[in-house]
Amino acid sequence: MSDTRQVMKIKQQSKPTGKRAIRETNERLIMAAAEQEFAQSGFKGTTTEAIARRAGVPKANLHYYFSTKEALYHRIMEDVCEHWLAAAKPFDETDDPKTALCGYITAKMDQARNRPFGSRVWAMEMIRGAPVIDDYLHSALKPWFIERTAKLNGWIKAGKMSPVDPQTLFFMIWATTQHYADFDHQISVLNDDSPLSDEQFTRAKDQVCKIILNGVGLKLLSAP
Amino acid sequence: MSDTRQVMKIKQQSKPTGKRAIRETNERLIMAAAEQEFAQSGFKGTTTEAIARRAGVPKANLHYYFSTKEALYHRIMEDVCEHWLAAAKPFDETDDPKTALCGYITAKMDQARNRPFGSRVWAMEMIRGAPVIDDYLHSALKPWFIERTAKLNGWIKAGKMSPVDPQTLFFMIWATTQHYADFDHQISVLNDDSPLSDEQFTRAKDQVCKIILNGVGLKLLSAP
DNA sequence: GTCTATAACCGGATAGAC
DNA sequence: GTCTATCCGGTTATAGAC
Repeated sequence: MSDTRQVMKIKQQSKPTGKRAIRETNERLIMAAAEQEFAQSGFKGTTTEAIARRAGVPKANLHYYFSTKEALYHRIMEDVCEHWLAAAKPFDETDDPKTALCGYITAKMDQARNRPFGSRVWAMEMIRGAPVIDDYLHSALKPWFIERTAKLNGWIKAGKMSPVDPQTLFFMIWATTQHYADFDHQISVLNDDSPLSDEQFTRAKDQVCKIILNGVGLKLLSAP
Repeated sequence: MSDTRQVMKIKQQSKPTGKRAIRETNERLIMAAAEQEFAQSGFKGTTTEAIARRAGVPKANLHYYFSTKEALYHRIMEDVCEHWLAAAKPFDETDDPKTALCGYITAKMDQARNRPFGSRVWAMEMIRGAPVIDDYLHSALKPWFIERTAKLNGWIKAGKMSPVDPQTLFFMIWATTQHYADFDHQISVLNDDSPLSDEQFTRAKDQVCKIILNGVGLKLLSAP
């Protein structure tokens, strides 16, 4: 099952020798298992026993590496957040709005495809009102957001794109890209009960880029 | 607190007389409270005691009206779903894609604003893989979706709008509109720690309509 | 229909042997 | 660092008086 692939991948890596290495390996093992469980059942709904079972360790070992369930959850949220912001690179490496936006959308879509559990945990944390990573929102996301929206405003003033609200644009991009991770099941049902194929997903990426770029006045020339 | 407004509203309505009326009133009372609790804590994370407390009834009474927690949750999901599809009306009452799309987006945005808890419960149910309302997805949402995407394809063939993928377009609209309910806290943080004002929300609606309509080749003439 | 008390169960965390 | 057995607090659901 795809559920256990991540755990198996970590387990198959070279046996650690020092205690330091053992700790690191087991922590990653447990975190990968926990990310899936939290994504599936939420914070409260996830049992440490289920996480331990998926990770293939006794429950007591989980508590040896992570003092509490919340501490484990917190570590995962941090990790997801870092990953989240790292996807912004394509947006920063050019001064052409078309390249920037399309690259950012593509990166976010790929992330939703490749790490859907992280996206879902994030979504549920936001829905709850971010009780655990609220600090991070202020210290990391907010400055990032101010910078990026400022960049968009600069492009708008320079006449490089239509005068749209950068905040709204970002919300649309976030919502749409993450939708492919968070609402994967709904999408599958509406796709004749089968997950999007790689071809379908590639097409979806193109379509999202096209609609967004056209939406902000940047004509895209690729085929329909 | 806004948390209790819905409950108070129901309580203040005329005192029911017959047993039938008592049941209906109390069920609505409990369901309103439960919708908030489920949205805040997820299915497993919500305790029947918390629901009862918010509804202002003893826990045993909750179990008198709803045999199990899952039965109550199921009823709420059904109710949310009905509400959900009802928002589609504006989309069906015209043959002009511009009017239809803008009306639908506006209705969905208003729904996100006015019933955010329902949107969040729905989101978490989808994230979990829809264990409870999967049947409904097949019996109600899927046919609806096929009809509506067919209508869009008709407009495209008639040259009324750009040849975009209707599926992707719907996902973008759903994701974006529901984002304003589900990620309300994140949006607040990025809005100087205050929820969007009515003016800001109205502007957001305009912007979303503008970007989507331009995105599918329907020029919008309203002011930026 | 309403409500107090409680049965039956489950989950997070730990003790303590290996 | 690993693991079994266990404690304790909390949760669903019901019994049974009013």
